[in-house]
Amino acid sequence: MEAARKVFTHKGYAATRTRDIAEEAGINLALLNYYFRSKKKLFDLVMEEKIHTFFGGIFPILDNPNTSVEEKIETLTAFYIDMISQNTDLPIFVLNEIRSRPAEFGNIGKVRELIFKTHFMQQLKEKRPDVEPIQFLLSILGMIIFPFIALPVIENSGVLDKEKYREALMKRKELVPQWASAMLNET
Amino acid sequence: MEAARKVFTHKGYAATRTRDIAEEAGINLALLNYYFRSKKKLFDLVMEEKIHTFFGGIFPILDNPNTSVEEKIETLTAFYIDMISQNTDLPIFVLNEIRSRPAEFGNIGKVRELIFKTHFMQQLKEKRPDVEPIQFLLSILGMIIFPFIALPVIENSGVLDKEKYREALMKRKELVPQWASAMLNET
DNA sequence: GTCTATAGAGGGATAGAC
DNA sequence: GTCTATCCCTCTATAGAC
Repeated sequence: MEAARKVFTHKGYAATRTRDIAEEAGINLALLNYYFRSKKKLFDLVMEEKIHTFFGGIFPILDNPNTSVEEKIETLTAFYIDMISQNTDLPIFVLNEIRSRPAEFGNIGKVRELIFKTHFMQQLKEKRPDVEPIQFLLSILGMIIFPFIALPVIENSGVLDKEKYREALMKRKELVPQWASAMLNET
Repeated sequence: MEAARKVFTHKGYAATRTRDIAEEAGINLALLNYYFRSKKKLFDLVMEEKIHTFFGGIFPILDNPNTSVEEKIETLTAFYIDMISQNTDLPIFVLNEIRSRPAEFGNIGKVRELIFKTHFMQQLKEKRPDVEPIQFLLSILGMIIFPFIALPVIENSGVLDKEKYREALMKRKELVPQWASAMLNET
């Protein structure tokens, strides 16, 4: 499983060969099929896990009735940046595979509730009735997630080395909430 | 070529079969190879084009010495949202393929200059010497581009239909520059 | 459970007729 | 230039020995 996670998330479903996974795991190709029956079945296991990891954390943070908007944003930002730092391929992998087979993976249970029913979205609506809450959500998530999606470009351009970029990303745990506040209070 | 653009950008290199392209083009598989020699060569042509489209527009806008920071952001936002609306697969396609073969495609000529030498980055540094300019750039690009990357998830969750989401994206041509100003003036 | 060997399908590429 | 037919390699999956 660990080998499958690594290879699938890095190369994507179509470009992954089961041989690569077997090799990475230090076992035989036949054995891999003995355990998981097929490439597709193994992938589905990985994908389910990754979707859960990627989307699962948002809901409880944004639906906490005991925190302010600002606290929610701060918690969300720190949580996401820490999580994705563990595996920088996660966002682009998940979002790209969903795009490839939306009918199969696009049905993320909680997204609907996230956007319609969350305490956070209610708070946004009260604070800024003039702007659709989803516009704020998209911007905040964009500020958090996009830098990881752009990471291959930045790294390869030689602008910042991996360590410098890592520092910059950590710094964003402060910056994004500050900016989000400025956006919310903007007139 | 038009068929190749369509199929490659939608399915990605690995998942694309040359047969699909031939069919989409209404021609024979043999003929496709006659024209382009190989799948890889054809893909390289498409990829070069798409990288140019995706990155090519930024530099002139951000390096214009005659516009203010705010004007640059406004122009950039409108330009990008209009461009990507033409082909919503563009960002995730380009960024994912670069991730797949960074050695081959990751060397985007102007990214380095974009980040170090642009007039825009100078202006940011003067206006906000306390924050690294790249942090602003990443946030602005994230606010512009991320909604398109998340589009398959939104669409499939049934939250907004395609038309509603399109409206929301257009509305962002005003919102993003407003928010960016708020971020720049935040204390 | 774990291996070697191989079946079987899919897909990129070419031969060769027209 | 354009087609049909086909080659041949790669990759998934399984048979079968141990």
